[in-house]
Amino acid sequence: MIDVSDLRFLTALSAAPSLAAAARALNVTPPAVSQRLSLLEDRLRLRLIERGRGNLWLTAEGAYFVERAKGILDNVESLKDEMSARAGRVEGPLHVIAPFGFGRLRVAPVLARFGNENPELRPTLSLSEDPVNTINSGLWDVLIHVGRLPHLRITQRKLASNRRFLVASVSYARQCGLPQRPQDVSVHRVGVVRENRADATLWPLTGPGGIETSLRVQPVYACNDGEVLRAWALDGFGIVERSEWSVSGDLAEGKLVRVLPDWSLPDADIVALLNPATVRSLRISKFVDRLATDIGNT
Amino acid sequence: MIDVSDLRFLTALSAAPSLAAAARALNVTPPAVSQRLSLLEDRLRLRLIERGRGNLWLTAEGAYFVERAKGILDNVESLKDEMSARAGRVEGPLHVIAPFGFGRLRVAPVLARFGNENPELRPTLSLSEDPVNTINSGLWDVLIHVGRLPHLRITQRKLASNRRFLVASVSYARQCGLPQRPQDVSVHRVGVVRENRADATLWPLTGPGGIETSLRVQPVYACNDGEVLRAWALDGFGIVERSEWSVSGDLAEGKLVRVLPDWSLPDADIVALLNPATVRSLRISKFVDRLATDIGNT
DNA sequence: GCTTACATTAAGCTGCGCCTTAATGATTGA
DNA sequence: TCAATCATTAAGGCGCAGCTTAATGTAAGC
Repeated sequence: MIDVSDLRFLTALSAAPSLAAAARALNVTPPAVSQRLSLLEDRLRLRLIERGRGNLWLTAEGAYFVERAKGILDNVESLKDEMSARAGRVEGPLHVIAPFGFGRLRVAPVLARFGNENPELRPTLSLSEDPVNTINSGLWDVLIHVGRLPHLRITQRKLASNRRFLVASVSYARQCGLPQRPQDVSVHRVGVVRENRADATLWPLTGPGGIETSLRVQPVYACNDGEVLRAWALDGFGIVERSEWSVSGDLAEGKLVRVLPDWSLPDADIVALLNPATVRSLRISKFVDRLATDIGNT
Repeated sequence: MIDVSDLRFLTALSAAPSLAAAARALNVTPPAVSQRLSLLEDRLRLRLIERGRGNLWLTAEGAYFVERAKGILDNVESLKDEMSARAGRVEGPLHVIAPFGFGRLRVAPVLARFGNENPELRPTLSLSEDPVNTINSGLWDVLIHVGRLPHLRITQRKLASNRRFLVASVSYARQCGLPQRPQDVSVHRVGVVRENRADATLWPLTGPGGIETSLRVQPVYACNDGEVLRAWALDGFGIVERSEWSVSGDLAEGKLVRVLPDWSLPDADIVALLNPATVRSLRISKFVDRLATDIGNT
């Protein structure tokens, strides 16, 4: 009597602000939605959605139905995934969320290669300012995070370790000199990545022999994109704090030099979070394996 | 992609000894089954059922699929039930299992009334020699049991208390006299219900002041149907052990009299077991309520 | 008062899911 | 060797779920 498509249908409706909007989302005409909803309500002999002036809202029964439907749909989806995993196939949608910079520069190439090797894969990469905040959206399989994490009840896997450096360009070093002690930084021009909450102007430094100190910097320039900051540093702007993954090439090529090389900032390791609802598919485990090898060796 | 009907289909197949048999069970022609199975296997790109000479068997993937399918189907069914329960409706299939005698004489009338009052109900009553043994078949909603139960992880509800009596007909009592002490029983003609395992020839008796004794009887007549035994007793055959529910009318009407009225056998209370998989529907809780009131007052 | 967006009813069309029949081949047991 | 049962392929048909278009009614914003 009840069908998977019914579950999908009402779940889609519950996410839409109006029947017309749902119709657009489902790529059908409004009467189709209206009729189908009526039919479903007739079959259940129960009102699921209260449609009033303007927007619509679920009845208590409708809300309960949607809640249960989501569970069942998860089950059905994961069954499908598990069957294809048992067949050893890498296929289906793979939705990856990653931070802007790291995602664009490091994740995207891996995902592209992985997708090419597995023609039946349908990869999606969502770059986000704050990936961790989108965890609860549910619409993702793998989420890449750089840095510390609050304690989450989610499977995570470390892809690579990642130190954070203070760097400056060679030209800047030549022109202005470099600080030898943390407190000397205050006379330099400093740039920071100003992101969401993390206090970017407080640098907890660990020095030789384990000495710890916190350095409050007064940044001259700031940007929420670390790559912009890196570019500024390369242009000789001043001292910036960047991740190892971002500047290791520049350091190796001698374009940038480390500032206070004996002092270290807390690590910001690169981890992959796995969505518990979809984790059983082969495409996901293989992709994470791939990330670990490819990113680990860059 | 995967549909509820697919789940049902393969579940049905897994229970059939051959595709042809499945076709008969599903009321379609063999090609329909063969095709549909092929299509499903194509869609999953996975072999689900190995068909060889004679019978067929599930592949590992097929077995897993069926296992998961059962879970999902349970979910879908119970969702349907819960929705109808929320609408306050009593409808749908109601499968009751009960012992032969009690089921025919006590449960059947209640179920008939309940069904008449709720026209949309589709009641089924399965009378079984040994209801408890059918618990794992899964195909039941309410299971009636009389007597002690091994410890089960199943919701149960006591419907009525039920003592067990030793009885004989008035004519027999007049003709042969009645024993005054347990050990006097041995000189009488005795009948027992010989069922599955319970040792029917050992009567644990509790007498005045809590004296306990076990009486080993040597039955002359035996039958696995308690009602036959009751009829024999009414015919003046001898002394038999019966449940209160069965003979209380005869006792009240003076057709039977209690033997050793000061001694009691362990109670055999009447309980309803509720199938955990289907327990959430309104039809079941209402029916059990009805059983409790109707059977409690007879 | 006009326009715009939304919901709903009615009526009709259509694709296709699922079935059927027909024919073939394989296997088994009498 | 024949009869019976089963599985499968091919070809064709049918029902109906689910869509469309068309028309009507309603509420809201300008």
